[in-house]
Amino acid sequence: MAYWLFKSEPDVFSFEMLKAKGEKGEQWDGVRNYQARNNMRAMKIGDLGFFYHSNIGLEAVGIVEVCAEAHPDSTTDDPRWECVDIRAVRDLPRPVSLKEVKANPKLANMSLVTSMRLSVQPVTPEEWAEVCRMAGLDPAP
DNA sequence: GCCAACGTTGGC
DNA sequence: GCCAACGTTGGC
Repeated sequence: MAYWLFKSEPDVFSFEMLKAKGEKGEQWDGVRNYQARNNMRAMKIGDLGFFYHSNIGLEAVGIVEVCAEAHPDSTTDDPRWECVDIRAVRDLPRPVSLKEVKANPKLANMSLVTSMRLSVQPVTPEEWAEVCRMAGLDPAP
């Protein structure tokens, strides 16, 4: 079981919109970055991730689950790009802001801090537990 | 809206 | 294979 973080601008695709898709979820398409794609290729069904709102909000707002492994991205004919499907699992009881993450020494090496522009990021089990704790989820799922 | 960071592209 | 130019992202 691995942990991840998905970034999205909420006025383009928000956690609310993902929740509206229900159990089936939605393909995480549109990624045009090799590192982000490689992260998605490494995902397994049942892996969990945070849903982070960039630009507006600047906070992790929910937890998602991978419900389909990497497959061709239907929004392009370019065979290089693949994506997974994710579905909403639950809201965080308390959103965790970028500011809080940056202020927490335990999270200093988190990709959200060190690789700000990467849109699909790995999260270590330690970071996962810490962010869950900050979100009011204890124990971490 | 600005600008820094950074990935990608293309000429050589 | 290098590197300058360019485009995009995302915090502020």
